[in-house]
Amino acid sequence: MPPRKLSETPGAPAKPATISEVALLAGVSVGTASKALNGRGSLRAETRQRVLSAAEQLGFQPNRAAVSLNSGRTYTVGMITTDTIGRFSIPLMMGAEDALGAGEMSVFLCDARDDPIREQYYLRTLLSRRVDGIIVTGRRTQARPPIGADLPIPVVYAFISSTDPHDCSVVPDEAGGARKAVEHLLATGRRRIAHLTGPERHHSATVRASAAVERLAEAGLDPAAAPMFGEWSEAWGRQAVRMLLGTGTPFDAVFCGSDQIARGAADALQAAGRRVPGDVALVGFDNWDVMALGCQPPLTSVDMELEALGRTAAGMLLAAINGEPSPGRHTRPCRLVIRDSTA
Amino acid sequence: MPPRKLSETPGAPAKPATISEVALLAGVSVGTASKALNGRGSLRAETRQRVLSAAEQLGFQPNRAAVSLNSGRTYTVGMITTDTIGRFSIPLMMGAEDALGAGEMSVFLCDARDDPIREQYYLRTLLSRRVDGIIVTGRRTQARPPIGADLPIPVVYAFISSTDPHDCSVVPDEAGGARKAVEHLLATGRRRIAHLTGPERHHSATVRASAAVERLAEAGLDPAAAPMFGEWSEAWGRQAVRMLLGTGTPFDAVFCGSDQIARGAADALQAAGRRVPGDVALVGFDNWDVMALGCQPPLTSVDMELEALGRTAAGMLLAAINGEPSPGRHTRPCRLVIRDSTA
DNA sequence: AAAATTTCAGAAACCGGTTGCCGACTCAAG
DNA sequence: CTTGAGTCGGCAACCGGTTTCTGAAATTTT
Repeated sequence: MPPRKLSETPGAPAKPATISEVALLAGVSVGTASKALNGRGSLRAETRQRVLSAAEQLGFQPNRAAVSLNSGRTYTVGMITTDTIGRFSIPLMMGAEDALGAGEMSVFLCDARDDPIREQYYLRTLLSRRVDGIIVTGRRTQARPPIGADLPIPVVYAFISSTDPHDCSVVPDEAGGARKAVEHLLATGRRRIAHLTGPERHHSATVRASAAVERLAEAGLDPAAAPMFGEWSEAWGRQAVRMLLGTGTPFDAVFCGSDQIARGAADALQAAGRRVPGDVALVGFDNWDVMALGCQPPLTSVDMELEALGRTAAGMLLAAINGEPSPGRHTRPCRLVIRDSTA
Repeated sequence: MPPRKLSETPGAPAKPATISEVALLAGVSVGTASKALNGRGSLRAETRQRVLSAAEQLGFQPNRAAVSLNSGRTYTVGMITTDTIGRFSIPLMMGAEDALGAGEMSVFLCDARDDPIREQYYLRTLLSRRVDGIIVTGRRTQARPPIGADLPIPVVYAFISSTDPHDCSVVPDEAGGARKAVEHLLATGRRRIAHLTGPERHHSATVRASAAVERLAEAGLDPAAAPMFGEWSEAWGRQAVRMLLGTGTPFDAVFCGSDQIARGAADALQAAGRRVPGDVALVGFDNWDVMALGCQPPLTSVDMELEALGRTAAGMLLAAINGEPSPGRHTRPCRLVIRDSTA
């Protein structure tokens, strides 16, 4: 059997070394060891080196609890998803985690699952743990009441936003994204454009629909049909296209409020003998790779750049922690990704 | 303007109260306050109550750094995804987070992004933060080298597993899942069953394929064709079905290694005029709602019950933290979800 | 009424680090 | 040889709690 590393008593893993053990090994006092390890104070080079190699030898890692106790900072932030962690939260969280990790911050993950009680529970937990800041995210872009009043630490809302205009929120410019989609369809010669989207009670659905209609009006056009509100599902995309075909309304493009709807639309169009993009051009929203690339043909779609959004939000949180808050609502542009469905 | 809560100086948010402030307000010593708040020691009921209401009044939350400094426990665990957080990690993480949150544990989120250096960086960070345990997850079920040797805290591998058989790993019984899929097809009268799956270098692909072939052999049958390895994509599902049809091999069922492949297969079958499930029954793997439900017809699929897997892993970690480790590899059954594609 | 016992709260050590301050020592200048 | 300046390292307080120990006051026993 090969010799164990790091632990003198096999089977019982080494417990972390403390600074006093390092000091003892180096033959100095605890305070001196601390100075040596942090480059503070004035020490002889030889002494400093002795401490450093003692620390190395013991695999010393300072106990963060002790450090934060006297610095008052924990180098930790909390990330609360108000609703379930899902497709939208992931890129957001990854972006945020990426930006924070680079700043040597650790991230507490809290999944409130649409439950206000869990949300408050997590908030209390995070405050008790003295996190340096909190990022609040959610599945919908709709504004929500602030997570707490007069919190002792900065809070940034990402994707979702706060109803308090003084809170810092970072949101995608959905209206701008919808306008880009319509502009692209216009630029490729389409004139009879329909819009299928999710439930009318969803903020995203109405914002995108209004922006699309508005952009058409600026071009002197009416939509091919009134925006059709339904669900964020393929089934609704299929159904809506069948309804549209049933009315006999002529249309040469469909802008959909989500990639799932667009994919359902593509299937229904092809089943009805309409070719995409020959007869009808198709644009989705979200640029969800699985849907947009799995679709036949691959789907032109609006990307909200959620990972960049998360990174931005994290950056603003870090700035706020360092005393430079960015209050207010910040919008980030969407990007149109062009693929074969409009080529 | 409504009065501010919690902070006497508007604009400058209250900073958290300490136990000495509570003690001062209650007119007792710090030690007594501590006992009152934790139900220790013997105090007069009136004294205890006085402290409790002082704490209430100040919104006191004990500083966790201070608590963990003398308990030696942080009530925190780290969750490292060795590769990018994705579709598989999410339910795992949610299950784990759920089980840990109930035990009042907080979770550090670490996304190593397929980078061994980041992985070791996160490991050091977690050890420095003195987490009570670590959960390691990944996108693939393939075994991987232990994340560290002789760590001072318990580690549980979830979904992914460790090559060291003494490490605690919790994995789905993919072979069993594949057998269930084949059994279901046999039970519904299918005899010429083909198998399409992902890359041969993927552990999951080969395990599922071998199990399927084995189960067929037990029924005295050969597969309709040799298992076809490709990619985990719809495009491959379509292509493979076209290849299968091209050879003229007769088949009345296709078991696919993923829902994406199955969905591509469904599209290609229908495009070729084969009806699902009339002519060909179809079974997927993963039970990914978006794919399985978006497919026409909805897809029968094998569910690895990842959320339950995450919960189990978290439970084992908690047990290990409390001194009752569960070394070794633990498999959890998969569940077959029957829908119209095999009805 | 004195002694023994019990009740209850405070003082102080401790967890593992950081940091300000002070004193010991070295060395060069007077 | 004395003195002043400059190096360098230790002492001790502190961060915010927990816990042990101790002793004063209140109560019971004799």
